[in-house]
Formats: sequence, C-alpha cells, structure tokens
Amino acid sequence: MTEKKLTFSAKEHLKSRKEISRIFTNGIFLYSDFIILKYLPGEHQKMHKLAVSVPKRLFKSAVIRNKLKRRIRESYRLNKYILYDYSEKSKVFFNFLVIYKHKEILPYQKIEEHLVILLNKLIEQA
RNA sequence: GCAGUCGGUCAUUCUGUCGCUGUUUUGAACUCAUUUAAGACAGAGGAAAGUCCGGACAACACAGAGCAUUGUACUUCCUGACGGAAGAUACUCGUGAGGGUAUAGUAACGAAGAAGAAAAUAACCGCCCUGAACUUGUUUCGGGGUAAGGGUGAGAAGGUGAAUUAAGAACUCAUCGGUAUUGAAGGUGACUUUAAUAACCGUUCGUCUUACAAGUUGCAAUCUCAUGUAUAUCAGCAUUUAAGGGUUGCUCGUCCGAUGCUGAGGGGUAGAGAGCGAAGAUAAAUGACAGAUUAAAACAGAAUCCGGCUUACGGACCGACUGCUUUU
RNA sequence: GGUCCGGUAGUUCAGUUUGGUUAGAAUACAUGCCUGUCACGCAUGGGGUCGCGAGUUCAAGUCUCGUCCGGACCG
Repeated sequence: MTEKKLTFSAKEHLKSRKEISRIFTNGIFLYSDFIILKYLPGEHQKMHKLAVSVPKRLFKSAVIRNKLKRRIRESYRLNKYILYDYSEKSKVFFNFLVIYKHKEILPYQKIEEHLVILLNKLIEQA
C-alpha cells in the first residue's frame, strides 16, 4: 500500500467487547521486553483493528496511563504500513491487543522500536 | 535588602509537519440509512481527585398520630440547600503580621480504673486537748477536737494575708479570680466596659431537657427498540378461612389472605438508542516530532449535571501587612 | 462511574459496640525435658510503634478528621 495514509481513525479501533474477550482467551501471544501483543485473524474485514491497554496495577495515575496509550497509538499509526504491505499479498487482516508490560515510563522512541519488532514477528508467524 | 503572613489572578506561549473527537458547510457515491474528500468552528481542571456534604433529575414506597433513633446547635447577614462572610467568648501555636480548635440549657440523675486516707456525707499520717499504764520516755494503749501541713493524682473542697484559737475551723476584715442578680453606657446581636449586692464556689464525661431536620436507592438509576421464550404480577368469578404478612424500628390505627378457572401482561440474557449538554465518548477523543523564549517543567485527565468542603501542587504577578538588618 | 467493607505477633484471627491497670488465642519460631534419634507430647521464652498523620481526653487499638493500601458488590 502506498504510505500516503498515516491515519488511525475510530474505525481502526477494536471496539467490540466480544471480540476483545475472544482475543484474551484464545489469542496468540507475542512478547518483547516491554510490550505484550495478542492477535487473532479477523473475519470479513478489510482493515486491521487494534486495542491498546495499560494495566491499572502498573500505573495508578490516569495521566500516565493516557500518555503511554497515546505513545503506543502514535507509534502504531506511523508504522502500520508494515502490516498493510503484508496484507496486500495475503489478504489476511488481524485483530490485536497491545498491552504495556514494563514498570517504568518509557520514552516514545523505545516504544516505537519494540512495536516494530513485534509487528515483524507477527508477519513471520502468520 | 532578606525572611514571612493574608487575600486575589494565572496554570507557558508561538511556529511548522503528521494525526484524533464532535458540530456544520460544500462536492462525490447512493433509493434512503450511510460512506468518503476538502474547508470552518469547538475540544479537560483549579483542583476534573477524594466521594466528605447538599441539590437537580429518575425509579420505588407512602391514609394518619405518638414514641423511639440519628444528626445539628454562639451572634448578625447572604444562600434553594450544603455552606460562606463578618464578628463574640474560651483554649492553643507563632517574636509578630496571623493560624488552628471548640461553642444550646443545667432543673434532675448517674459515673470516674490504677494510685491515694479520701474522688465529695473526706481523719491515714500529722497537729492540739485529755484519761490510764508503767519501763518515767522523742514510751504504749484509749477518748475527743481539727481540713493549717504531708505524699498520690488530670482534678483534693476558690487563692492570699490579718484577726481569733489548745490546735484549728466557721464567722469577721482586706484583697484577687470565677459564677449569679440588679443598674448604667456601647453594640442590630452574641457580648464588652463599669458600679453595686455579699448570695454562691473542685474537675471531666454521660443520661436528660429544648429547638430544628431526616423515606429508600442511585445515570451500572430509569425508559424505548429488536432477538426471544416461561410464568412473576394484576383484574374478574367460585370455594374456604383468621393463622400470618405488609405499612418506618415500636405502639395505636389501617390494609391485605389461600386454592382453582378465565383474561390481561412481559421476567432473565446479550446488543443498539435515549437519559447526554455550544468539550463530550461508549475499549472511551487534546497527541508525536522539530525549533524559539536561560529551562518547559508541579499536582494532575471530564464520563448525568450543578453548588460547596477537604486533600495534592513547581512557579509567576498584583494588593495589604509583620519581623530583622543597613542607609538617609 | 456508584455503593460498601477491611488493615492488630512471621501467618490466621479475637479485642473496637460501652475509651482504663501489663493488647490476647491458635499456629509458626527459639530453648529445655521426654527418646538411641526425629516427630508427637509437656514446660518456658522471645516476637506488636494496633497501616500512617493530626485532634478530643487525665488516658486512644477503641472516639473524630485527613491520608495511604487491599478487597467485595451493582449492567
């Protein structure tokens, strides 16, 4: 896909409660040092869908949790072309969760780095 | 100049690139719903927090009366209510500007561990008077008086002095502190100042009395739609009966029953919408990067809304005031 | 988002209603006895700023306020 679109609108958010609980129970894990990624191939959809989560146990403050979620979303927005390039050929789209794991607040560059690693792993496995 | 107190205002700003949410305009696709492109406008806080109060709003309950329960309690003013502003008195922290806490009534009743003789009808030691005994003494055993002295304790019979006495008390006199009554002055008022009377005098807590207020649950309330199925609830009729249940915790009062048949009716589960807003979603929107201002920073993120209280907080500015130091 | 509950020895809990002399119990731990030795049993002992900070009071685990942490329920 041409990288003209770097959007991440509400349609690409994973919203269905059912779908999320299905991924939580049956999803396939991918680990890095700071981030967990869980995914399942989606049915009857023409885009990838993403949900971001930062556990309340790691950070009590809502401000920090929001900040980390925004950093993850931003890094996905700028790097989702990796997945779309793959889907050009295979026509498979995914639903997946990204869960923050580390106990410290990481800067944007590190989050982006790790997310890219995980996305490449995902493509290798699929 | 340094340090500080009180009150108020603000809570970085700007530029560029890429993006997010809502409303709206125009164009395109389309029968509509809707999708999509471009533009415009709006887009977290002083505490959004804690959920400590009050209210709006919603559902349910409710004939009424009394008692009980819970909460509040100085004054004036403001407020729909919580509460706030300005004061009063007492205690307390600070050198000071100032800060904090408490506040109805006392007629009646009750309680106060340990320690201590005794916790309110006070004689353990001591002090004073006196009887007896003998070992004639700074002795022993009795009788009586006495709250001046003693240790305990948060608190010991308002404090101090004089006079009096065997020692003392009471009474008396003087003075100081508090309470009460009366008068005068000031204040809207709580109250303050002052004079007189000579009546009263330990501390704390509870019960009690008076006045006012209080139904329950909460937007995950509640309502609508679609999917979809068995039996809550209500009404009528028939039969039978007085034990029990509901209504506010109790009493009075008051209402209701059980079984069968017929009819009406729509529980639970998952989803969408309304509730819901000129910020406003329903996995939940304000971001990322670069540059400038010396540094970009504190506490912290709306979820039905509004008013307060409390707690967290780097810094900047304005006004009033206090202490110290230097100079004039 | 809303409504509630709890925090006490290493652990599990009493005690808080009605403030009072030295905060208890079980278990775990230590020492001794018992036994050839261990366990069981018996005896003794140590271990607590009652989550934290203020206030009321003569006196606070207990009452009041604030704060931190943990947990439950409500579609």
